[in-house]
Amino acid sequence: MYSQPVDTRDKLIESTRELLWERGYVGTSPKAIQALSGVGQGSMYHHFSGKPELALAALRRSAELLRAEAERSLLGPGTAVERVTGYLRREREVLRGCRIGRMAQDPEVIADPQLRAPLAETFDWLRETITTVLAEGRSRGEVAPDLVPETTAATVLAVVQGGYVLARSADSAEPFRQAVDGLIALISR
Amino acid sequence: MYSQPVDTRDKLIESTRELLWERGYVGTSPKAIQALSGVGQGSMYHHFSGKPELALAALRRSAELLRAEAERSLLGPGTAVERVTGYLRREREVLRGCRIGRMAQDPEVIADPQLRAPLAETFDWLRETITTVLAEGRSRGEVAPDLVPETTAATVLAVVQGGYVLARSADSAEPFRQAVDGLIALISR
DNA sequence: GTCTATATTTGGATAGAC
DNA sequence: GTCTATCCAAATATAGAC
Repeated sequence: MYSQPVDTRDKLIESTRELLWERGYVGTSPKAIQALSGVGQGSMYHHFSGKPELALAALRRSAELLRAEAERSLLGPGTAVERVTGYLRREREVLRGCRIGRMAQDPEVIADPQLRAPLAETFDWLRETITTVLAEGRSRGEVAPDLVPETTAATVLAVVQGGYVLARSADSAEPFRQAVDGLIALISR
Repeated sequence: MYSQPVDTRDKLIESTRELLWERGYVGTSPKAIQALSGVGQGSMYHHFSGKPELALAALRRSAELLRAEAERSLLGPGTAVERVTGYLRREREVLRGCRIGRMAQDPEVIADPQLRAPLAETFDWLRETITTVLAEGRSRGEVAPDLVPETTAATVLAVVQGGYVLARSADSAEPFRQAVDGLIALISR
């Protein structure tokens, strides 16, 4: 989930990604993006029309990287439960939260269909992917037959997103781990 | 979860509560609070030293009300699973999210121990309360014996908080309901 | 307690030179 | 493509009168 900026556009997008993650849309100013990226005012407005366009490019890239990262655990080797467990337990910067889920709190993002789209698409894709993993696992007998793949997939996603909220509130990664452990115990029986 | 403002301080706190819910800490300006409450500049700064103090009063009140609301389902009648299910399915303004959990995304709230305290305390109390409900239910045979009360309680909280994130991202309450349904199925067997 | 005036900084750009 | 100058509104107060 990291890429070294090579050109000016890239530097702007990477800096915007970091600031959106840390401070959200309303908390991210063009000036801060310029300062972090080292790109000047004129240059920034040459490459992007303004803050919304920058944010859109940043969110699209974050969504793409998040998806690639999730594929590594979900579409890798192992049984269904192992793959979902791997996804839940993969290394995360728990106290920083999710680059995508974070934006769901920003009213200006949620109100703008263009800006909201990467969020909706990312979670849709994740839910479908996890649903498929669980459904296949069930047909192979790796997963309890009474477990409903689609709703369980939504539960998995919610635990991750909610785990971040609990962790940040507690200023500790512990609640995230507890929530994940509780879920893994529930789906493993 | 509603109270009619009676005096000036109350009007300010209620308006701040609404704005913090809708726009977060960084997105809430003193001017907006004055406009919504109908209280003038001078009056506002007479009652509160500034935005942090207003936010603190608002968060404390929201935490108190949220706790009272949660007690209604968690400490009411019914088996352990019924009470947790009641908590999960109680009426919520899903697309508006949680007044408390919402603030976990605000770096200025998380960085300030005073402002973060209501969040940490609320989730600690909820986790402990749900843990107790599940532990008692287990000892009564209402809950599967292999279900760990503490981690499961964290999972319950995370599903609610994460459900809000998924719902707002999708601009639909459906993912919240799916996540909750998935969890209820998991703890009911 | 409340009002109006004033002040400083930041947000988010546009304009035009190089 | 990039730089510097300029602009106007909003954020977040403080001061002093009533």
